[in-house]
Amino acid sequence: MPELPEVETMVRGLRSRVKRKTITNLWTDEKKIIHHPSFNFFKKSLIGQTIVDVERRGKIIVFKFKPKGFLLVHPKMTGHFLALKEKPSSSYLKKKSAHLMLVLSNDLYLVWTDQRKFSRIEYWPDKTISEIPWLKELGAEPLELSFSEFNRLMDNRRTRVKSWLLDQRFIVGVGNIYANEVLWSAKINPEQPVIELSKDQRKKLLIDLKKILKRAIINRGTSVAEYRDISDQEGHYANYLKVYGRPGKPCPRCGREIIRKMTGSRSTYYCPKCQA
DNA sequence: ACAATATCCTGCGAGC
DNA sequence: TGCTCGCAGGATATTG
Repeated sequence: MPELPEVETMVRGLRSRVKRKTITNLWTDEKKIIHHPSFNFFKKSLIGQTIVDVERRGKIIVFKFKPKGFLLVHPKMTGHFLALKEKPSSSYLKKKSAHLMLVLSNDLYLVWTDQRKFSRIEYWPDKTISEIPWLKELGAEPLELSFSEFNRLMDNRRTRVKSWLLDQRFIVGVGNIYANEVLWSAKINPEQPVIELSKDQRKKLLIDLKKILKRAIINRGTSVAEYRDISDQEGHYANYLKVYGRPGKPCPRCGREIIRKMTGSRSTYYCPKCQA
């Protein structure tokens, strides 16, 4: 599941290869992942556009075009780009669950693969970045967040702290892996209501969140399922996971057995002793 | 305001 | 071995 560190890794890989390149052709076999505009208009209007940069907003990859326009790509569970120097065969595309391919002017084939087809792609040719509806819904970037702003976003929230961390309207980029890891690191129970967290707990939560996200970026993300970077390589942060995906194993801090429990439809992993 | 549930889709593991 | 079946999971919509 790509979260902030995985998407950041993808964006950094993409940037140097696609900057100042023009989309010369485009292929898809799955029109439904294109949420805006209609597929015919998407294809017609995107061909000929020149990319000036690639950025990340939360878990969304944002391609910026010259002189205007934005292509947004959200990987959801299993989406990722592969950058290929040669035209891939149709059997390769099928094997990789490719659903979109952008052909660039430097003969780079940018293939979007998505096993589960949950990913979402939008192209906004005329809007400024602040006018794009999807981006307007997003909360703060955790790596650029001050404690006072973080604290303000928690004001009067009665929801469980894990749900709050996952809710992209407050802070962006945190998914199930890093939510579990940061709560373990900060010794906070995932079901504790946000409103009940002390100032010290909140401070530690933000500090540990930044620390873990940065460390994960340095390690090029976590490959627990099928996440790969644009060169099809795994990230290494899975080696550092303390609780995520480790039910029944001892807590690295106190030795108590790690518990797995469902909150909503999501697995929550925590240490019942450290995170009482 | 918050919780729970269905939805999308596919691969995988459990059970037989 | 090989089949069916249930289910995870990010975000969203809907209902409670």
